Amino acid sequence: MDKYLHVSFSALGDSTRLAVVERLLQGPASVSELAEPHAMALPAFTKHLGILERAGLIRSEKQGRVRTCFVQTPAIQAIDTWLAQRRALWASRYDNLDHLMSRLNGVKNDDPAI
Amino acid sequence: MDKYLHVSFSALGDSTRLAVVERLLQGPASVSELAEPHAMALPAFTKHLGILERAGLIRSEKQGRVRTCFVQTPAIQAIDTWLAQRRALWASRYDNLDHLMSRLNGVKNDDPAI
DNA sequence: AGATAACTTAACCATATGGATAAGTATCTG
DNA sequence: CAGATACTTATCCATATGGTTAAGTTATCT
Repeated sequence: MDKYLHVSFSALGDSTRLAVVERLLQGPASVSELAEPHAMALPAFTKHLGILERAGLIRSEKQGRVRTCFVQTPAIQAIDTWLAQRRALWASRYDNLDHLMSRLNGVKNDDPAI
Repeated sequence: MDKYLHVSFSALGDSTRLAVVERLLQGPASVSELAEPHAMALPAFTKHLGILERAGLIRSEKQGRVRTCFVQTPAIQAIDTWLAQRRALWASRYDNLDHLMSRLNGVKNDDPAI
């Protein structure tokens, strides 16, 4: 599970798909409801849904002619867990501050930014 | 910042790059140190570093002939914040459980939505 | 039954991605 | 100064990605 996290990240690495997941966090929706805000033809859009579904981020069920999609929270929770397990590390890594401080100290200050 | 989150996700959507970030969470490292565990030629590897750097997930500095890389925690924190802001939503979305229960109950229960 | 709605499938296309080699550029080390 | 180190830059290549249009396939509505 934790081993294929990059698949989840990859699925979220597209603005359309990220928006779909955000929308589904509000509740289930049909394919056309989900597609409506996105300026692209349906076949392109359903490909995105396929990628999200194969990544385990969403699930869908067809009833009659309408397919309803649901967010799959375990996959999102897996990302959250990954971050939580590393939070102690990135919370203590202030390499950036080191860098910033050396600049503020006037050392080879080529970028006055900030 | 929050608007380009998919760029961060995309950068982490590759096993090599995800591993690099995990490695850098332990502390800074040179390009060749980072490349060593990955079975690919250097040019391919440095492309990955470029993607991580453009996504703002890492930073690097060259001193002499060795380039040292650092994880950029703000980008990771942005992902964490995004999840935190939506945690209430995905923590309460038990569409999956609904689904499971309707099957166990043998009921054609399509959406009892809370 | 015929029309419409809600997808699906198929075929195609341009560009991006992830890799490889080969050769080049600084920067140490002896 | 002559290597050796540590990348860089430049090409190149196969496949994946994100999009298109056209033509199905099933439901549902009138």
